[in-house]
Amino acid sequence: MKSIYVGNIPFSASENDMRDLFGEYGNVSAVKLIQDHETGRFRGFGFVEMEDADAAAAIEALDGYEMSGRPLKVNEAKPRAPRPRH
DNA sequence: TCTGAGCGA
Repeated sequence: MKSIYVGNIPFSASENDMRDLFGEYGNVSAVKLIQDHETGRFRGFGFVEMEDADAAAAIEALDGYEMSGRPLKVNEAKPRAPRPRH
């Protein structure tokens, strides 16, 4: 499994739209659109989890893909920061 | 939410 960073996402897009889009290039395991923890507003980027080969194909195919007039930025994601103690 | 940085609890 590999995590994909997706940036420049139009505010009109939803997790379902992202799953459907990336799903054309492989099996999408999970989709997460990041929102501001204070205001709850969508921050314009998110992450998609796919199989390694599918992720590579999706990155190649969807990087620069124009979604609602905005070119998507798709790259392999860096590992998420560890969950802080609570 | 009505906004534009880009990597998550």
